[in-house]
Amino acid sequence: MSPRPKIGLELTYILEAAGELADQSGMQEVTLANLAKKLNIRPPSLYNHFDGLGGLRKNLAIYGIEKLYKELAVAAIGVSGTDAVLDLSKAYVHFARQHPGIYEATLMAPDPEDTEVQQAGAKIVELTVRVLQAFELKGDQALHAVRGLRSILHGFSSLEQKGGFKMALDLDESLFLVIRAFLKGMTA
Amino acid sequence: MSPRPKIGLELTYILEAAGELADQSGMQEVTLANLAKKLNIRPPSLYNHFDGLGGLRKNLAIYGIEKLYKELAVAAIGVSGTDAVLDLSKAYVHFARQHPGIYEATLMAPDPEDTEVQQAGAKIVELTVRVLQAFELKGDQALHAVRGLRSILHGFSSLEQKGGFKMALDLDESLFLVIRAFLKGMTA
DNA sequence: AAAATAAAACTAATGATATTAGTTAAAGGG
DNA sequence: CCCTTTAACTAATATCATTAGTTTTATTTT
Repeated sequence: MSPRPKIGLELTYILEAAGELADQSGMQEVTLANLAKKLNIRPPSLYNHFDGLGGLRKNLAIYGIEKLYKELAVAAIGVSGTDAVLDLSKAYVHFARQHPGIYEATLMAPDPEDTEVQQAGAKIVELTVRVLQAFELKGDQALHAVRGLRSILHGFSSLEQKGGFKMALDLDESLFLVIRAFLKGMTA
Repeated sequence: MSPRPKIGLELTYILEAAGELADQSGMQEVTLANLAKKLNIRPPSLYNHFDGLGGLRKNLAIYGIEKLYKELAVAAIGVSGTDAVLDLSKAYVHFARQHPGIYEATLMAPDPEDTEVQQAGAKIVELTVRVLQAFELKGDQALHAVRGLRSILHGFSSLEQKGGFKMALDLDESLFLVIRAFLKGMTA
C-alpha cells in the first residue's frame, strides 16, 4: 500500500540540513532555494515533504523546540533545588549560543498557536514546573514563577544573541546572579 | 543650494506609515511593495529616502527604540525605588502590547552592531541604570542587575507576544511578581 | 524673471523567490 | 507482474527587491 517509506526519516534529514543552514547563516537564509541547493534537488520537490516555506518554518520550530527540550531534560537529571535551576539555565543559554539559527527558528513558526507547536513547547513548560517544584511555591505562585523563569531565560538568550549586552562583563555571571536573585526573592 | 528640503520630516512620515503597517499586519508584511502602496508611490521611489529594505528595517528599528524610550522616560518620572521599576516595567510591556509590530522591528535591524542602533539602545540602558540606582548596588552588581531587568522585560514581552503564556493567569500579576522577586533577591 | 541645481518621483528591466500544475521515474505491496 | 504511491522533475507564473536611466518640480542662484 505504500512504496518508498521512511518519510519520517527523510523529513528529519531535511530539517537537519535546514538547521545547519540556519545556524551557519541565520534564518533569513533558510529559503526553499537555498535548502534545495544544499540537498541537490529542485525547490518544488520540497513540497512533497511539507507545505511550502510556512510548513518548513513550522516543522523547523518544532524540531528546534524538541531538540532544546532534550538538552534541558538531561541537564535537569540528578540535581535539585537551586542547582537544578542553574543547570537548566546554563543548558538553555548554551543551546542558544551553539544553535543560534535553530533557536531563532523556535520562535518563527507562522502560527505560534498551532497545536503541534504548542504541544512541543508545553513539554518545556512541564519540565520547568518540575524543576521549580522543589521550592514548594503555593498556589498560583508556582505558575507565576514558571513564567518568570522562562522570561529570564528567553530574554537573556535573545538579547545576548542580538548583541544587546555590550558591557565587558561576564555573561554567565550575569545570568547566574539574576537567577539566584529571582529564586531568593521568590521563596523569601 | 538645496531644493525640496524637509527630508527629515518625510522620513519620519514614511516610518510612521511603516510602523502602522507593522502593527496591523506584522513585520513580514512591511515590504517595499506594501509600503509604497500605502504611500501611493512606486517602490523604487523609496530608495530616495533609505537604502532599500535593509535601510528601512534599520531606520524603523531606531524609530521604534526611540519611541519606546520616550514612553519609558515619562513613566519613570516622579517615582523611585520599587515603584519606579514597576512603572517602568508596566510601560515596557504596555508598549509591546500596543505596538507589537514596532516592538518587533526594534529587534530586526540587519546589523544590531550598527552604531546608530546601538546609540538608540544605549539610552534605554542608561534609563534603566538610573532607575536601579536607588537600590545602591555595589560594583558590578548594578550592571548585572540592568542585564537582569532587561532580560525579564524583553523575555516577558516577547513570550507574551508569541503566545507563549497559555495559562489562564493574570499577565500583569506575573510580571509584577517576577520583578518584585528579582528586586528583593538582588538587594537582600 | 530666468537659469541652474538638486531632490524625489517615475518607467523599464533584471534576478531571485515562492508557488502551482502537470509529468515522470522508481520502489514496494498485491 | 502489475498497480499504487512517493517523490522527484520541468515549465510557467506572480511577487518581490533592486538597478539604471529619465523626468518632474521646487528651491536657490544669478
